[in-house]
Amino acid sequence: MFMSGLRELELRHLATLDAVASEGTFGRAAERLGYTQSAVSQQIAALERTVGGKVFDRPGGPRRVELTPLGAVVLDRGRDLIARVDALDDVLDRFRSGQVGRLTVGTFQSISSAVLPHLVARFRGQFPDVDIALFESDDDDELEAQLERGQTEVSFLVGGVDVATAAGFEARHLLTDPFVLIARPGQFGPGPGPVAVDAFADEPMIGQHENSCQLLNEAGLRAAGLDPSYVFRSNDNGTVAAMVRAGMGVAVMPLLCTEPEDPRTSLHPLDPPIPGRNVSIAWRAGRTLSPAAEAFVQLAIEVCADVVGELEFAH
Amino acid sequence: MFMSGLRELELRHLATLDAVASEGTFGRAAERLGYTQSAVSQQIAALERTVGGKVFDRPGGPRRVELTPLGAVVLDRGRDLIARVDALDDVLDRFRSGQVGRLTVGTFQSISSAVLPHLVARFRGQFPDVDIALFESDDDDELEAQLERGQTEVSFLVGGVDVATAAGFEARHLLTDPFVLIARPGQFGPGPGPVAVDAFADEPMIGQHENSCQLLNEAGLRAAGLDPSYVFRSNDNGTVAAMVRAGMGVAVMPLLCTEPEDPRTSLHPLDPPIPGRNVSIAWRAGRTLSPAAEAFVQLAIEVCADVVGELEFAH
DNA sequence: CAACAGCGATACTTTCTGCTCATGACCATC
DNA sequence: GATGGTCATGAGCAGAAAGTATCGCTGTTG
Repeated sequence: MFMSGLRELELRHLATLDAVASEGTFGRAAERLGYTQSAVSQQIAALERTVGGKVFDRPGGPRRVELTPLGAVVLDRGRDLIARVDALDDVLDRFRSGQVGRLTVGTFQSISSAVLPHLVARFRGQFPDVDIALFESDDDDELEAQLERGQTEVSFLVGGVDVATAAGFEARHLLTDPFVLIARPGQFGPGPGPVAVDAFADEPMIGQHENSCQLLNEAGLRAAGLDPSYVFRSNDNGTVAAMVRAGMGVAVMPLLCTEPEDPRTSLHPLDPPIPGRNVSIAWRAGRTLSPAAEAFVQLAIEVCADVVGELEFAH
Repeated sequence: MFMSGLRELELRHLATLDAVASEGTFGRAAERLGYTQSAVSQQIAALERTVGGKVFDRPGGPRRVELTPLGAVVLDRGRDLIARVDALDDVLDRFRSGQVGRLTVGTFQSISSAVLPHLVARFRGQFPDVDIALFESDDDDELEAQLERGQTEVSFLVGGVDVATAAGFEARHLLTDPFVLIARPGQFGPGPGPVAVDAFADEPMIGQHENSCQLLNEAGLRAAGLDPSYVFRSNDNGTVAAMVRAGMGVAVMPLLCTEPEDPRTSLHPLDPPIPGRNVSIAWRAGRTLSPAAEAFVQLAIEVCADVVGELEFAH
């Protein structure tokens, strides 16, 4: 960025130019601006040095000063400049209060369907002028990469605060999502009661491809004494459920990945329970967030607490 | 004009912000701008005070600094501001050299038809981007009023430099326009030779309404021993000529008000000649003219000298 | 693990800018 | 010719801005 000979131009001088032009007198302009006449005189002189010519004709005596043609040009453009600075000030005010801005959020399928609708609705209610741009991926690494590159400002991530921290992020815990068994209705008794791991030890299983969640899932099952054998894998939650409905087998999935209202499947807590997956919201460590993002994080924590409450109530 | 809390915003700081953002380092930005690292550090700190928040995240160690969301907003708008300042600098450069601007000129009929075509053509050749706005009136008082009010920057006026000066203007003499007799061809001999005042002492005369030019005209005729009696008056030069052609009488008019090429009338110098009318170009005393106006005045002087030469040659 | 190198922050110093105050010069008006 | 209102200007002072030197932090390297 080259700044030309007007490098030394000062906005204050333009404001003074305007005041003098409309008041007609250095003294009255000074009064209006809270300066002394001498200060105005010096400011105009400085302005005239930077623009390279007189901006006022001073007729002498008690007559009003008047803009020279050069002064008229400078004033015309100067007013525009000052208006833009004022506009910037407006924008900054609204930005600082989070009223305006652009917020990019990384997310993944289960959060998108189970949390974001409530969260975005509440957020837009409070900050209607903030643009929200979502980036959705079921690949954790990709979410982290986008976050790392600054493509997303905050991102939902699978994993606890500790793993996010280890990856160079700062994070807040949102919820722990328990693994549940998805079966056909009646397959394990009439109600949604707990099912022991042994009870489906011989069932063929549906699962996800090997992502962090699935690994946690399988590790939990093994620790509970099960050696699952998978007949089908998909990262699409709807596909997994469809496979179960079709009788291909049963699935163990995070609760948020399921559709509890669907009568064609039956959900059961595991007995004993295996460690659930953690979901957190993260951003690059040490980076200041926009006020909108700060508010979003706070709201995410609240909304997730609500979601957890509802899910527990449902069981 | 209210200047908001960003009153203290300095363009220099915005340039520094940009340099740091693109260099990634305070030190390299300083090098590029010709400052020390300390100065850049202080400038950014000052900018952060005026915008009310950090514009860079400083990760510490040898890592690059990076814009905060606030900083990104400020930089975005700041670049626009600086671009506009640069544009202003451009405009001022061209304005100072007269290449751009708006020029308002007061004129009257005979100048408009006899001088302006050449003058404007030459002027536009040299300054194609200057807008010329003409204000034409045959009323001297109105021309002076427009000039006085600043509606016109320069104006052609009937009268010598002395009378313009007395009216509070500064002026340059352009030409002295001789009075000539307009008659029908052959009415006063076969050629365009001089005609004595006595020769048309009894002719009914066509003249203008009582403006400064007409008064000078009649005073000259009386001093030469003629007591003219007017049968028709019009300020429109074409109308006067038409009346002569129609045989209503003869007219004594400034040469520039005539159409020497028209074969339906015959022009004759007066013998003895009476004092011609002076034409000058004037502007408000003590007012600085735009460079374009300065050039216009200079060009007017030259073009008028040419016009006088041609007219003398025609006789 | 320790030394090193790159980076920003800051205390201190110096220079310069920008303001106020006081005064001078100018001009229209009475 | 005196007067009142105007802008310019010099002196003095307070504060801002830039330079110098140094500190502390962090990632890198051997």
